Amino acid sequence: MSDLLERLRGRGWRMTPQRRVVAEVLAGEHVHLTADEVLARAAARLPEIARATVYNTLGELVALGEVAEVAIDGRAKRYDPNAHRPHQHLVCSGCAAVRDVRPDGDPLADLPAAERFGFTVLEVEVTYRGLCADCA
Amino acid sequence: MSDLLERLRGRGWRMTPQRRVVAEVLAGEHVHLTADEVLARAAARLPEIARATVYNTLGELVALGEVAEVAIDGRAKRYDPNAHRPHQHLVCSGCAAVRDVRPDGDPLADLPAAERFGFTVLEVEVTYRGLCADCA
DNA sequence: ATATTGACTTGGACCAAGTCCATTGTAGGA
DNA sequence: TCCTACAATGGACTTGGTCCAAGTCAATAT
Repeated sequence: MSDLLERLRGRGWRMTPQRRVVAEVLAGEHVHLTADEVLARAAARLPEIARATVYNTLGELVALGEVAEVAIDGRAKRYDPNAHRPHQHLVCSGCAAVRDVRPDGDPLADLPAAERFGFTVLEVEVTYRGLCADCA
Repeated sequence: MSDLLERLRGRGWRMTPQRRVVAEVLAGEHVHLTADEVLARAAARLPEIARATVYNTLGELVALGEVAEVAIDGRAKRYDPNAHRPHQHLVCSGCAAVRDVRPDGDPLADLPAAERFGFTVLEVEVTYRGLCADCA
């Protein structure tokens, strides 16, 4: 779980208690916390951490490519530490649970030239929606 | 363009000047306005229209299935009158232009059973990102 | 070990998007 | 034309997020 910490240190990222707890909170698979959830969990370990620090740190982790920002609903953005592997998301419309998934094939290839309107298409973001086993 | 109005009338939707201008503003292809943009354009025709009315009306159009709500970025939701035909979106990272596109195949079919985690998958939302001809 | 300093953190004000609600207005049927 | 249920209003409120001036501290150089 602390390979994220390792990588950050290796990249010369200045380590502070605040940054460390934010990175620790984000460790793991299928983690998709909102900024406020990150703040709440970080504050449980380090009560004086400021909200702005959480936003700053998340923003840097995103800029470094270590964490992905995902806009699953129109509400708060979520932060996904599983950024090193390309993947998509499966979301439960009932309870908002999120799973990382890897569809077959390359979704980018499914967009024919005639539908590209002269764009240079660089990436694709797929969100599957449905009901999880508990909500069905 | 006013087939939207027709359909709404046909479904017994109570027509008012406010609802009519909102529906008119949304008419057309490749239209993806934010609520505030809808408000601004509606207000150009009907200056006393209230913000809450625009939100209410958009919410009803979405509930009726006549307009789709799309969360293209983490910012304001956009409203897409092209809801009768399933389609996906192609977004320019430079200027935020949005085009409706129809990829080959069914993206839903690309998610193997092993990656469904017991979910009943009902729909899929795909956002292609890149640079348009002008921004490239 | 200590001084230095530029980067990091803080907290509070501010902003944008959206919701809520009590009041007022009106579309459309009798 | 009158009623009344439904719609619109506007202003307060909430949520999610950004900004900034001031204070603090991690890392480096001495």
